[in-house]
Amino acid sequence: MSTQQDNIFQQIISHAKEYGFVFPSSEIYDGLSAVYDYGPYGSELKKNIREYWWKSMTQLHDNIVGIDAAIFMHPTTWKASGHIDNFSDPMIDNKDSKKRYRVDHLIEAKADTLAQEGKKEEEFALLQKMDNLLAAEDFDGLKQLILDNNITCSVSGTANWTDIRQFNLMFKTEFGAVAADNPDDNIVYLRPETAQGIFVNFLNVQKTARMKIPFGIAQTGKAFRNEIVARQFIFRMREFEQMEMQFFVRPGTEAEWYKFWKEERLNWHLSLRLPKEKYRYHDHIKLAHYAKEACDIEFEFPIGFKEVEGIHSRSNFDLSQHQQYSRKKQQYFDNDINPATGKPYGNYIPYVIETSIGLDRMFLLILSNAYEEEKITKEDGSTDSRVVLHIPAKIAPVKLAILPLLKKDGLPEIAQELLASCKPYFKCFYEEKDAIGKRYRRQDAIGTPFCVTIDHQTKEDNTVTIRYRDSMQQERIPISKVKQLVLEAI
RNA sequence: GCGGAAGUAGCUCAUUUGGUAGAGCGGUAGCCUUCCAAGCUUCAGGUGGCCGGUUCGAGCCCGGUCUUCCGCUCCA
Repeated sequence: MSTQQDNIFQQIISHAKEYGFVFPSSEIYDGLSAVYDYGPYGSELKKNIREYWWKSMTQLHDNIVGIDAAIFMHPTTWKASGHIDNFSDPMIDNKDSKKRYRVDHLIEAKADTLAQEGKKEEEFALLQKMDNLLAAEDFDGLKQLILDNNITCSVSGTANWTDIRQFNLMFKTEFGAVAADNPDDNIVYLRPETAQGIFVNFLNVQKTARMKIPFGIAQTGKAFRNEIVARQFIFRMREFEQMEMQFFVRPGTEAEWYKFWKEERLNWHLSLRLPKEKYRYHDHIKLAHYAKEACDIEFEFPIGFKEVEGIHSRSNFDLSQHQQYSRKKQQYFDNDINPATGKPYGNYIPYVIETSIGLDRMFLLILSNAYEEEKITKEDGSTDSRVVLHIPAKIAPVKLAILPLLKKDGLPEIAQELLASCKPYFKCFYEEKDAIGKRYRRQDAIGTPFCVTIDHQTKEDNTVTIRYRDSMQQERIPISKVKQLVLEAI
């Protein structure tokens, strides 16, 4: 990352705070690490992105319905999903190189070395010991295992290790007002992903909405991860919002649906007229425990290419796990005729294709892509600059600014009339203070795509000046056409 | 969490070896103004991140602490 790109990212963060998009959480108490609040314009923009996604999923696809599941879920959910076992990694630091390792990765690397040296038995014994110690959560024993096997840091080459510490990425809290005899009995977790709320409701949704495979369930909502370190502004937060869709398909068709959603989701991004050259796919080679195929949609942020969205082929892992842990059948009866047998496909646990996008990341994507410090050459040849957010009109926080040129001669009254006729349909902003140029710049800074100005000519022929954010061009149109023009753009 | 850097008004920064904090921009209220940050006036806003130490005296020196940024790690 270059210093210049670094600066741009800093400027975007400053701009976001100064113009009421994003504030650090609890800022008067020095903030809370990796937690942020959305301000007046930020909450509008975030809501608009969420609605744009929701509409594209549940309204434009006939076979996708939405749900809104609770953040709290039965603790066994996380046992079944694998989060309790796989979401807490013991870590160890080398004091000399300051490099941090996952303990299992470190020991496995040593085992690989032993295998290459032909010491198969030692390799096996080492892994066996590690598994036992991990299962027992015996961190002292694991550290001793590392020391006994003379495992060193690849950077410093020393065995100067810290103690092993557990980082559980799920937030815990207590459920119910009365303390239980066994404290473990009333522990609940804040969900680390929204997907499980969809899986456990699979049959409820399928039956009540009378869905036939293939179909999808969409959901937006908060998720929580106690990250070891969370930084880079709203890119990695401890509390964040996901927009997820789980698409249930007949086993054997998952590859084609994976391909379909991979393309479909990129097209969604491009439908906001975001630059195609800043997007790329990143196919996963090393897969998560549940995944069959997986890729990320990455976007080139000022801090480099980063993941915005993931598309995963999850097989029937999640539903099978829930069937096993809940002892409730998670099957679907497929009445369609299988041409190979001439009979219905029958009962099966569906396969799942997941699309999962971070709303906060999408917000940051929009902001990074929109932000521009533009140099302007004026008519008299002098130069000027403006900060403008080229936010797509469909999701801009404010759609239209209504500005009387002067705050007298009846101009504000006409402007108020226009405001009253537009504000039931979209978000407007009214201002009569300061010079017109200054008001335009303020609207540029929050990304308002249209400004209209009411002047004396309006009183004569009912026309107004409309000024476009991106081109700064302006033209006269009848005041009666303003609402329609904005509605067509959003 | 570990290592590096930084913290003075909303923002950008001053305060030249320690002597009780200032400017520009922005904001606010008003005057004036017929289209891209114009001008004049008014007002608001800081116990110098916080705590402690040295000193007659600390924004400045020392220690601790908190927060932010960068790297390691993880992921949406």
